[in-house]
Amino acid sequence: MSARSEAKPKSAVAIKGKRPKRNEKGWQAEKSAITRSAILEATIQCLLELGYANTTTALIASSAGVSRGAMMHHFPSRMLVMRAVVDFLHGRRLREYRELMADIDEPQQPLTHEATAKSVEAAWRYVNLPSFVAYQELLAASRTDLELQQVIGPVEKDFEKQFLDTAKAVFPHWKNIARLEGAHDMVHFLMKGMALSHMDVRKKARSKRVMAYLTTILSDIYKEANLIE
Amino acid sequence: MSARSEAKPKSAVAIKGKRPKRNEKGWQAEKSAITRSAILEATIQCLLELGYANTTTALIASSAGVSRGAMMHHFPSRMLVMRAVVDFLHGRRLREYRELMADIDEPQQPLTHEATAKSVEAAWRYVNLPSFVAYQELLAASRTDLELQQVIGPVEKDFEKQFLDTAKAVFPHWKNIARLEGAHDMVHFLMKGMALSHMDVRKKARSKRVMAYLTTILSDIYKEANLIE
DNA sequence: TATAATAAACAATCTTGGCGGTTTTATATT
DNA sequence: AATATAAAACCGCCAAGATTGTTTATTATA
Repeated sequence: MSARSEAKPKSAVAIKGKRPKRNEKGWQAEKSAITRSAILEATIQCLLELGYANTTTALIASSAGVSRGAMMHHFPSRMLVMRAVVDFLHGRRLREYRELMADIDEPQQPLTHEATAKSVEAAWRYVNLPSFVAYQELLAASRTDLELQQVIGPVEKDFEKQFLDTAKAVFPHWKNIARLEGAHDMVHFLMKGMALSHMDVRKKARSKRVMAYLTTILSDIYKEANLIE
Repeated sequence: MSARSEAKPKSAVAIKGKRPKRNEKGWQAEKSAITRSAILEATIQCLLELGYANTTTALIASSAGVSRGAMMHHFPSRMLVMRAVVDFLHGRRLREYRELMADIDEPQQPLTHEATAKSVEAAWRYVNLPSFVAYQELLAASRTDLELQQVIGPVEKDFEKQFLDTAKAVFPHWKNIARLEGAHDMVHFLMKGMALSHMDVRKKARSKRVMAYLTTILSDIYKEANLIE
């Protein structure tokens, strides 16, 4: 691809989705929001397919079906796009996690082994979502990118808090908060490590086995916590 | 830094280490090996401090105290450096892991809770080694870099095998191989996930707690495996 | 002298951010 | 309602800087 000739927009409408009717009062604002959203979604797609380093402004614009000029209008610099994507993913990840956990939300009933197993499966699905992978790409890049670190740091902190709060809400049975936190750490460290180990052999069997072990220990921790009280 | 003016070597001798005496038989070959080694070490350093994307050939050469010309003589392309680093780290990581596990190598004695705990601590130290972090940088980049993927894929496969074999050698008590593999997966997925979660709050306490839980479940798996036989 | 190692300059490509100008939408005025 | 004006959104190009790999020249070694 030549450096001079700007990338041609390919799929503006397809990505932007339904357009609002013209000649309406707030069309401009809505159109602007649509473009903005298209850019964010395109950025996420690029992060997934190309990684942080290869996600250039030109590729984002092309993928979003927007000219580079338009893109620079909405986000004057590359880092500002990433900043917006971080916030965008922050919300989406929390929402998706809560949706996954909602299936097993039965705080009234006594805690069952089944419910615990379901929460583990939900966590596994969670780390395999595009939003998780894209965010992970940003997080990995932030290790050696001070600017990105400053952007993602506070977000990450807030996420962890809300992440844990969600678990607390789903499992109010766990009275011992310290042990719940420990169990929570176990789950998400394990799932994260498993997601980031691109297992090429017997992925399914291994992940199932690990999840079974994890479910067992969670039950044990819970039982032990209740005996103490 | 200008694009034209090549980066000036800064610390050749310091990084290269002791130079062999002149007028010796194989000085040239040795010198070449030293330069090569300096480049690999410098690359690892760059991966640690700057990440894969920002590890440019100019920075590697500068950090190694070598001119870019010299570097391109040894490694005609950037990817060839990375290729060499992958192999280099492959060996180093295995060696370091074995050293860490050597402290608890007591295959003659019956398996103790203490030995299990030590192996978990060794795994935790392992994922905090520079060699692990640098390798992880390459592995992460390989997700969206086909060429790197082809390089690192077979190496990764071989590493996992030898990694597991090492665990088997240290714990011959585990007769049930399937369960040992499961336990092994638990350990290294958990440690990996923990290492890649840049915990900013109560890192030490949380990691200790997780390691304690892990040790417990490992003992349980072991016990259960022995009951079955 | 022939070969290997190092150094320096160079060309080609990419990426970024900015700029001038155009079209579209919103608002004010009559 | 019609028109004028302001504001926002958008487009395409450019210049500066950076990175890579090549080539040419120099130095050291066998």
